[in-house]
Amino acid sequence: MTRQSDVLVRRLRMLGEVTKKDEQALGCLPFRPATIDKGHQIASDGELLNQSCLLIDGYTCRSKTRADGGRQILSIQIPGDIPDLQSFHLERMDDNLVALCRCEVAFFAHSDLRRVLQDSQALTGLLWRVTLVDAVASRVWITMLGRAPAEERMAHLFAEMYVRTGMAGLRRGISFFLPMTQSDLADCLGLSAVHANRTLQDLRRRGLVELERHEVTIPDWPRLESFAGFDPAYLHYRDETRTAA
Amino acid sequence: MTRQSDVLVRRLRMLGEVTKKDEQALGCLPFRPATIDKGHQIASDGELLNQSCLLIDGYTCRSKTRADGGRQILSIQIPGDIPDLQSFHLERMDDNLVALCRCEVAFFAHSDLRRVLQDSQALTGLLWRVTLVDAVASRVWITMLGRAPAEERMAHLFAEMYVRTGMAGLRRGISFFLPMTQSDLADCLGLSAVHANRTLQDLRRRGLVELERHEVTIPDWPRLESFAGFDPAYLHYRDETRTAA
DNA sequence: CGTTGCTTTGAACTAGCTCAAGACCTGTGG
DNA sequence: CCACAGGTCTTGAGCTAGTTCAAAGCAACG
Repeated sequence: MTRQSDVLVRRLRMLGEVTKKDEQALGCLPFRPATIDKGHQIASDGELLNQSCLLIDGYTCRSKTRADGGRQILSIQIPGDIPDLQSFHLERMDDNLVALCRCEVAFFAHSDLRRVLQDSQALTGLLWRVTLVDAVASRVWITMLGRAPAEERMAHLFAEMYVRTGMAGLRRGISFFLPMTQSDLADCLGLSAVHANRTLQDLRRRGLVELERHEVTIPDWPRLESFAGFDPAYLHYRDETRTAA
Repeated sequence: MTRQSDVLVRRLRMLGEVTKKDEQALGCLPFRPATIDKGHQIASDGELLNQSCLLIDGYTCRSKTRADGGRQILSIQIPGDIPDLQSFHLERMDDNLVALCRCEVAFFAHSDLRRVLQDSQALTGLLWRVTLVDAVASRVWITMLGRAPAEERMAHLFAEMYVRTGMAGLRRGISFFLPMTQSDLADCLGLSAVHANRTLQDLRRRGLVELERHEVTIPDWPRLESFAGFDPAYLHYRDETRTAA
């Protein structure tokens, strides 16, 4: 039972059962801890990886930069997530993994994970499931980017982070940490920085979110949820651990 | 060796090795063939599945309908794809699976697949890989929807389908079948039907694509590829089977 | 050979963009 | 403790990519 495996097991338990035996097996997985500075790239587009990292503390995001200089943030990770788990089976990275603030991570070798999974069908299924939930979230984003207006898109992002930080035990009441500039938000939502600013002002005016010094507050969750058309089902948390408000 | 398992094995071989033994195991997987009419839903958002289907002939798409009536197409499947493989681990569907034309599919029970995968780490990894490649493609779409202008988005879609149909042996020279209306294209690209029409005209005028009666022709592949900023790497085909032009 | 769905066109509108400048923080070195 | 620098946020103004609405032309299919 390392501290790292504990973080991982807690995350996995949101998606399914983890037996004592599997927990023990993960406890034997060797982790190499590291601290990553804000803005630093943990892995880059095109790079070949033979390890992945478990995020212990801090936030990361995956982003893609286009030939024309445009940047798109694809997803945001919080402690307990494994940002580059997909590289376990697709060695070549398809995007950049960047630290949004000073992060604590724990690297593990793919070969070591492979050894652990060899003995557990259940654990394999659970990690597979982790990558699938990630994919579902991507598809939800496609729908938002393709069809939702800016206000709804931004509201949806805050709603998702509200629920995820809540499930991970990182939310204090109705507030959570979100280390992103408005420019980052824009890159996430497919907007210009200027319009992200105006959209945020709009949400503030409506009393849906407050945001200062990277601290987001949701004064009226049901209203935000309905404004954003947010349905937590796509996060696929187990029923028992339901997204309690 | 059923006809169905043959289609599947050919697809899997694009992503990795399949041993004789694994091929045999898949040959014993029981398939239930079915024909689906154009426009018919094979599975719907929210539905609980205990089976998935292998697409044998025809095209399908996955789509999501918003509360406001807007529709977003998330991905397009061609023969050899398993459109709802993710339901193997996430029982609840997160979107609709629709036949874009009359389709031939082959259903298989999750319990049967589980039995087959129990005996093969390699096959498990390969199917996992299939779902991961799907996820990567979704992320590429996020980037296109968030940051690329309409012409590039549409060109990219044609480019992707050009390569995929080519790899699957479904392309005749520089032409391939694409059973989508302009309205479907619009729902795929996050555009209005009117603008999809004008964008298509633009691409025609530039001599990048021809399209009539659901038949797409790419007169000058290198030019389309560069116009779309298309890089086939994200499809993760094995090097040996590289996207030969 | 008429009906229905698909494509095309025009015209007016709007969401979101770019450019540009000013205000505001926050951390750093003197 | 102040002054300065660099990033972030905010605002205004003009522009453009893409929208909506509406109507006409086509093509496919029973």
